[in-house]
Order: sequence, then C-alpha cells, then structure tokens
Amino acid sequence: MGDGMARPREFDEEAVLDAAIQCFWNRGFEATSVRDLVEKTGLTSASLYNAFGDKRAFFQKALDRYVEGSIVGRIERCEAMPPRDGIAAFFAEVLARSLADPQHKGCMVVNAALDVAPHDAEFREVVAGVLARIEAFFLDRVEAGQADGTITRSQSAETLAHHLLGVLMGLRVLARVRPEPRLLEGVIAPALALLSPTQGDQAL
Amino acid sequence: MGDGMARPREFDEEAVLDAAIQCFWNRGFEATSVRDLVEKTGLTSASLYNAFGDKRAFFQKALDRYVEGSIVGRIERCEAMPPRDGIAAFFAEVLARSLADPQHKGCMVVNAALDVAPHDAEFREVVAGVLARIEAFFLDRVEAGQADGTITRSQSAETLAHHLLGVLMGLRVLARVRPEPRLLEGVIAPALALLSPTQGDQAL
DNA sequence: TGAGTTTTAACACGATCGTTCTAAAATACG
DNA sequence: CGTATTTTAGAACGATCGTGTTAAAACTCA
Repeated sequence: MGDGMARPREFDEEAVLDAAIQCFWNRGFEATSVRDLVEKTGLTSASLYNAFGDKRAFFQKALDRYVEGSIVGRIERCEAMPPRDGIAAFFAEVLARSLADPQHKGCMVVNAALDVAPHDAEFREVVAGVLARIEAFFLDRVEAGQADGTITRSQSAETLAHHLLGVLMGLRVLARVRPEPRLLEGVIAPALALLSPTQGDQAL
Repeated sequence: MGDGMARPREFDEEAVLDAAIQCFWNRGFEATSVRDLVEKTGLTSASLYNAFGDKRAFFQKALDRYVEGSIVGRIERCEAMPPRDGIAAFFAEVLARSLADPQHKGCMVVNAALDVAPHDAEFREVVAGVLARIEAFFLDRVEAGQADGTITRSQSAETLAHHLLGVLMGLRVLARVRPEPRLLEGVIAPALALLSPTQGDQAL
C-alpha cells in the first residue's frame, strides 16, 4: 500500500526516554503528569502518544531503559569480580550513587515496587523479575564464594542471597528518607561481615 | 460570644480515622482521592474537611494513629523482653503480619517514606522520626544484649542497629512485591544470626 | 513534481481532582 | 421557646488529569 515514506522524527528517542526516566524516577508514576513529561522531554503530547503509546506504556519503556542502563550493567561489572568483592562492590556502588544524588531519588525499581507494583499485576511482575535477577546475582556470587571458601557455609546460599536482597531494598528506602553516610554504611557493613567464613567453615 | 451550643457529631472520630488508615495504607496518599475517603468513611466531604482539615492534614492524623496503634505498641511489647528475644520477636511479629495480610499493604510508614516523604519536608521529618524511634529501640536492645553477653561485640551497637533498621525496611518492601515466606524468612534469619556472640566475644 | 504517509503543533474533550458553598437538620443554652 | 452554633447533605467550583482531534508541516518514493 504505502509507497511514499514519511516525515522523520525530530527528536532522539533515547534522549526523550532519559528525560522521562528523570521524571518518573523522581516523582513516581502517579505523581508525574503527562504535562510534566511534555515539559521535560520538550516534545508535544501528540508526539509522545504517537511514539510511545499511553502514559503507562511510556513508563514501562522508561523503566526498561533504566533497568538496562543502571542495573544490568552493575550486575555485569560485579559478576566479573571475585565473589566477595563483587558483592561488596555492588553495595559500594549503590551506596556511592545514593549519597551522590542530591535529589535522593533512590532506585527507580524500588520506588516502583511501592508506587505502581501493588496495584498493577503487570508492573508487579516486571519489578519482581528485576528483583529476582538481582537475587540471582547474589545467589551466584554466594555459591561461588562458598565453593572457594571465601564465604561462610554456616547458612545456605539461598538464605544469604535473600538477606542481601533485603538489605539492598532497605538501603534504597533509607537513602531516600535519611541519606546519612554513617547510617547507610552501617546497614551494609554487617551484611558483608556476615559473609566471612567462621570457625565451623572448612574446605571439604 | 456564643452562648448557644452546637449540633454534636454523628460519627466516631477514631473509627473514621481507622477507615482513612485503610485507604491511605492501601493506596498511598496521592492515589487516594477524597471521594475514596468519603466512600470508605461513610461521611461527607464537608464533614471531613470540617473535622480534620484538608486531605494532607487528614493523612497526617491517620498516620499518627497508625504509628500509635501499630508501631509504638510493638516496640513497647518487645522492649520488655530479653534483648535478643525482643529483637527476634519484633521481626517475627512483622513477618507474621506481612504474610497474614492478603492485600500485602506492608507498613504505612515505609510506604509513606517513598510516596509522600521525598517531596514534603514535613512528612519526611515525621517518617524519619518514626524510623529513628525504631532505630532507638534496636540500639537499646543491642546495647543491653552486648552488656549481658547475649549479643556480639564484634560490631558497634550503632552499626548493628543501623543494619537491623535496614533489614526491617527491606522486609517491608519485599513483603509488598514478593510476599513469599521463605524469602522473607531468609531476609531476617542472617540478621538474627549475626547478633550471636562469636569466639572473640567474652564477658569483661 | 505530486502522491502518500507520518510527525508536528495547538486546541479541546470528558473525567476526576481537592476544595468550597448553600441550606437544611440538630443540638445546648438563655 | 427561641437563638446561637455546628454538623450535615449535596451540588458545584475551578484546576488539572490522561487522551483524542484537526490540520498544517516535513519528508520519501514513484
């Protein structure tokens, strides 16, 4: 049918998504209006709806891009390190980012976990999936550390991975309300200390 | 001036606040409309505004009542127990409540920490104050446990209290998105195990 | 160049938001 | 009993919400 081609877009789709990430990350899904998005992205609502669908789909794509840019990369970096170092580096990186952000936006996924996930089954699955991926990273590193003797066997790898995931979530919450270095460091330090092999641990 | 007295209220203020707690707890501040509140409380918007002020003040009072009813009581119960038992009982109670709630509402304070605190300085202080109170409970119990030898001295009481607060926050987040008993138990167990005195610990 | 297609811009839609207004209903005090 | 005062009920306010419409602008291909 269509032999003639069309007018090209004037905007950079990725830059627009980045601007949307800033909006949604800072204010959450519900509190961000389409007019906010229009203002921060610089394009009109018609272009937004045409390119990304409705507000919900726009959020979905922004969240996907956030995960791809902020979480997947971090996991890959830390996966390449020795087990304990990888876990420590993961938390150190999150800590540094949290304290460096003057807006204290925390993590967009954790924010979404309490904002949009509880009443939207699809988003809940997306968020749960991301958390499962982080947990899988922890599990993999803990198992590797238990195998090479750098991490305690006094508790199962699954339990330790669950704990690390919980600590990460708590860190993200506290970073928003009480972004005090000593507090956040104190959240992390015992979790890392806990990984140390104890007397009962010995190579097989 | 006024010598004639007025028409009495037809509603029970505490029951209305409880209904408001259910609304705000479940959906958060921004996502709860005044019409939702009118429906669930059973009284009209005029009565609401007359008795409690605007929506924000209404939320404030509901949050105060929630803290008084759900958090202060728990702290007082656990304060009366031996140090380690008190901490363990605190988490056990939160865990049981989290799993028993079919709506997975989590904690209203933690929800508020990500919903309304980041962009409202007054609410941020309220939330931070509640978290500080919980942290003070943990600190008191850890110090008592370190004094009587039931809790390790391998890390400072402040650090351990920070960690416990973080674990609690993480537990509350995960309870909303992934309310799986094994996961939530796994978050808690290592934090409690961490408190155990190690070889290096000995009474003075 | 002209036909075809998409993006742009601006305006406007109905719905819902938090809040207020107007009056009627209900009580305590003189 | 009458008056002052407050709480009710319900409609209605302007503002903003997410979204759709209309028509002009911009571009590719035949």
